[in-house]
Amino acid sequence: MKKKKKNENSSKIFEYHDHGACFGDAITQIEDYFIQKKLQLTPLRRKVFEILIEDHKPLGAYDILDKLGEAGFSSSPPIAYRVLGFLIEHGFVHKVQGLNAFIACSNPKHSHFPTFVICRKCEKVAEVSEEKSGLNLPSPRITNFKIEKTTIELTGICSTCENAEIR
Amino acid sequence: MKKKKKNENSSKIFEYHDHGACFGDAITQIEDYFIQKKLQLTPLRRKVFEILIEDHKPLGAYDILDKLGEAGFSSSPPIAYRVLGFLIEHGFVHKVQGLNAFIACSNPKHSHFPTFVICRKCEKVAEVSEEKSGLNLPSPRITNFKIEKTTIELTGICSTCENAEIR
DNA sequence: CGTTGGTATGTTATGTTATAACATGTAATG
DNA sequence: CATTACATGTTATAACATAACATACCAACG
Repeated sequence: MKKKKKNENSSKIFEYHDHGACFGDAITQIEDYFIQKKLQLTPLRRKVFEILIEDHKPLGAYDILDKLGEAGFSSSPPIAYRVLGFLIEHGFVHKVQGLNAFIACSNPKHSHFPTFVICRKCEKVAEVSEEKSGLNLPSPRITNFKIEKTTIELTGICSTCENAEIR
Repeated sequence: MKKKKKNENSSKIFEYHDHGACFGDAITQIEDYFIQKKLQLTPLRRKVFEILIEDHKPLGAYDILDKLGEAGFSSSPPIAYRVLGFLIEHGFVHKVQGLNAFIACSNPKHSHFPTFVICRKCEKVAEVSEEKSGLNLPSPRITNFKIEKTTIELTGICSTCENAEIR
């Protein structure tokens, strides 16, 4: 008997997902990418990425530093910022500006113009593709301007939190 | 002979505009709004708004504090952050997240979902309406989520700076 | 093999941005 | 004039980020 997996085709944004698989995939992806690009996936870089992908939620640089410290790495600020900068450059991490925090990319193969949906109450963050968000990016060049990077963050309240609000 | 004003109908983003008029309009608009909403446009609030509208470019909180100091106001951080927060709430100021800076709203009557276009080289910032940016906001509610606020910032290089780059 | 150059990490110090907590002032209301 | 609401003032500190310089490692080259 074939039973459909819960939420499998849901269009909900904050839905459950198989994080075990996600984690493994992500590690494999970053490994492949680093080999292909002849970059060094050093223990430090790997650890930072693992910290982010494990939690799969935005972490502040100093949270990451604490975890690095616990794991026996150096934990002075430049360590985290450098590695994060590197991982961001290569599309494996994004910065969530509204939270001064960093999050592992849900899918590095996706668009480099991610949209983040942030619940101000539970602070859950979802990275959604452009199509899913209903938001259409302009062509990469708007009049007299070449877009290189976008920050698109939608803050509000998710239905779970909204229903819980006493009004 | 009627001569068309320079750039009047240009679709360029970083174009010249009549800032004298803009300034006057902005002050009038904020005055009207405050009267209508029975809010106090105190000397401090007015000054902060004037500082921002005069420069008409993003200023850091501490830049604003300096200018407040020069003008004889208190210049401890909470002063600026409080007033900025208040002006933001009422739509007269926006925060440009990518620059940790604040900018007067180009037109408070416009959408509350502004898009900022930021040149990484000359650091000019333009606030554009949704239509103009070519960016279409999703309906205010995407699946299971109520959007209350958006941060949309497009960073790149304006044509002037691009042409000036030696490649 | 020893030097050189590139890359990564370590360390110290400091710069920048933002807020908490509490005190004071002021003006309208009952 | 006591109460309340709102605005501002002040001190201290928290949170976020980078500059500048030191060390380590390794691979390529003469």
